[in-house]
Amino acid sequence: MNPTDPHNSEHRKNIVQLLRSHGISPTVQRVKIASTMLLRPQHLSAEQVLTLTNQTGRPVSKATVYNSLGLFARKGLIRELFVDQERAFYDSSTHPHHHFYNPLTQEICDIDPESVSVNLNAQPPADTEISGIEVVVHLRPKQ
Amino acid sequence: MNPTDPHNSEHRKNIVQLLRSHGISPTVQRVKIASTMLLRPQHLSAEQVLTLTNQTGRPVSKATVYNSLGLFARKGLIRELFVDQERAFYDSSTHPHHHFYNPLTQEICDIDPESVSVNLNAQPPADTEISGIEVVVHLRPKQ
DNA sequence: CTGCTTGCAAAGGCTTTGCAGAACA
DNA sequence: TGTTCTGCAAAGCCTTTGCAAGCAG
Repeated sequence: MNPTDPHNSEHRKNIVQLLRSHGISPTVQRVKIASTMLLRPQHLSAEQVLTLTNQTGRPVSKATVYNSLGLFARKGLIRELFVDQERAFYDSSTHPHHHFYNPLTQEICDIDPESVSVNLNAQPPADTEISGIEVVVHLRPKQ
Repeated sequence: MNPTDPHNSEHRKNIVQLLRSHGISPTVQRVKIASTMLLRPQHLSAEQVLTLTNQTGRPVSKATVYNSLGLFARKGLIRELFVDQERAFYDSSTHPHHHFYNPLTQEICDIDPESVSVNLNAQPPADTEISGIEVVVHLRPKQ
């Protein structure tokens, strides 16, 4: 059995557990969407998730994909990325890490965590605390 | 004469020069929009720029505000910020600096440049070079 | 004159919502 | 049986564009 096959039952069982552990009830559609998202480390737009998810089996509606991705992000299962104005991207890795972004190709890729460090000594404004740090390194074609 | 009055002629002359030096022909509307934007260090949405610009004198259309802000950003006169999916923000300071962002209040504020440092040793992907680094520190209400 | 700019309205693209039916507990 | 979830279509919002009229050089 191919362990990366999103349709094998072991993978499916892990996804169900993962959803439950994040307080998300594992409906058929949510499991399918989460399987697509979490198959490998990747950065996908909602539209891409929709397309990939619907390559097999019973299709999931666009509204459900958008709503589920929003839910997953709120529950901390995936991370929502704000790299440009065009569309949201969703990152299957939630551990702290940063990104290169090429606006021309709309490609996002992780920066090796070893090679970037952010040092912050500033106090957050009154009555607020830091919920996350996002570093986006914008790229352009050389020359 | 109040030197911060956006309608005094000295300020206006500086704006015209500034636009010219960025390769932007200084039409009446663009000077008005740039005056609003550059009056002080600030972070404004297009809608806010529209409202502020049209508080005095002959109104500028929404399309012209959007197009001009896009032009200014492309020419390096202001900086476009990608902090959330809702809308773009424009920053009147173009020198490298980073931001706190409170998604609940939609407030952006600068982080004291002294108190944040980013160390990047990663090589950008092939045939690309770094065009800018954006650090956004997301905030949430304390507790 | 000739090309750039404006401004209105309309279109466009991404995302959310209303609501009826289906699934679930 | 009551609550939650889905999915279609429609609406909503920010932003861009088409095009005719205006302005600048």
